Amino acid sequence: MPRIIFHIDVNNAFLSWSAIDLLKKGYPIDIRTIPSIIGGDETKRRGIVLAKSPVAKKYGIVTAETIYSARKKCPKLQVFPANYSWYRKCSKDLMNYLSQYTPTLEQFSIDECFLDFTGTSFLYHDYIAVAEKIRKEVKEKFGFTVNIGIASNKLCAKMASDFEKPDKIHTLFPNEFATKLWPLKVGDLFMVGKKTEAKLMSLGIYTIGDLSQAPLSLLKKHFKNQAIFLKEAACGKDDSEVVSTSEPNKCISVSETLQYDYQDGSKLKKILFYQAEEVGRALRKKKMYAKTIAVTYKNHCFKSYSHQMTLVNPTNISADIYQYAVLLFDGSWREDAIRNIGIRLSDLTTTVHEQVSFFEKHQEEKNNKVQEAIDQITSKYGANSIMPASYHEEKRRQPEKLKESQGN
DNA sequence: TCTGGGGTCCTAGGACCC
DNA sequence: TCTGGGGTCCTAGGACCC
Repeated sequence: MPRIIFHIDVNNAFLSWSAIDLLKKGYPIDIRTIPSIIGGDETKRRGIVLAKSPVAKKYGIVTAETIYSARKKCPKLQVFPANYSWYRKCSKDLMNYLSQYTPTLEQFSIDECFLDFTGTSFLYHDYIAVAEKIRKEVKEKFGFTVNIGIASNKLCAKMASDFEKPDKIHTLFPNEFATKLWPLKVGDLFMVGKKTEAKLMSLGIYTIGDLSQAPLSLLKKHFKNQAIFLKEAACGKDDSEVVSTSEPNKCISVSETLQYDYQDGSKLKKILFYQAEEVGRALRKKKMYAKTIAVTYKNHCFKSYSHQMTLVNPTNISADIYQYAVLLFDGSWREDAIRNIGIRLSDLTTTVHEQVSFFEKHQEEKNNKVQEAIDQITSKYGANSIMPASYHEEKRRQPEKLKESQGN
């Protein structure tokens, strides 16, 4: 049975959402109509472009480039801060609205989702008309625009929503591949990033059409298992389902770019302390336990490295996570100046079998350990250094962090 | 005042076992 | 006067996504 999948993508999500928020608060200009971007905080060394207005795009400004470089391209550029809690609200409202149309909605990121209309033909005879209705209603109801891609699988729907923007509906069915898909640059294909694009081009593969025609044996030689995905994607093939139930996390992580490069182990451990608290809390909220814990670094040269360990007993206790993090840190820090440090928990499980009872039995002991860790820190760095209260104070001064993936 | 943060998935290579 | 090979688990690093 042929499937009908929509991919809905908010145009310039962060910028559009901020524009609406600013207008609501009486800001005199719609920032969507001027050269503007949503940018990270440059004073905190997070100065990259998170979203750009269509006018800024005309100056050649791209997502994720430095604000410094964006300003060079357009000196009049106006930079606005991100407002993540507002973005989360906008996202939630949109998803709630869209779920009226079909229960099969898969949120793909903060500003994107897939809808599966397969089997609803008795309700919706003309999918284009449905898409048109959604496009208009979103604009009227919420004040921002979306692109809608319609196809018989997720991959093609996603590719289609990326065609001409903003406020557009596109289809990408097999009879349209030759005109709409195959002429595109191979780098435009989903999951083909810079590295893969460069490798493909070195093989004389420049367009998605070239890739669809390339011999699988050649691709396998250079891309191993990725070859089959590449070839099928270029041929517009994708059998993956739209899944409305969100899968449990496979990993939870936290990381922070520091105000300046730290080369002081005690300062780095202090960061790890509150990161362990944060990531432990997130884990407990999901009622999960982590079997693998890693400390990740990015140093002053932008070189990334990490060190991880597998635990015999999975844990979600912050004090335990901190102690393992310190063990890992002591065994891996290269005494280089660190720009960014973080903790990553993976191999997450909900069931801990006998370990659950172990923790229940030893809850008191665990609590003592938390206290011990705090004591250890405070004895080392001073009484006021890291008490929970001062930790919360510190957190309040930090910008709110976004939990979901970000849109562009 | 140049380069975020949170994810998923894959691969190569080492240790270890039989 | 020699060091195979399959399987599993683990670690480190990297590509890609929004």
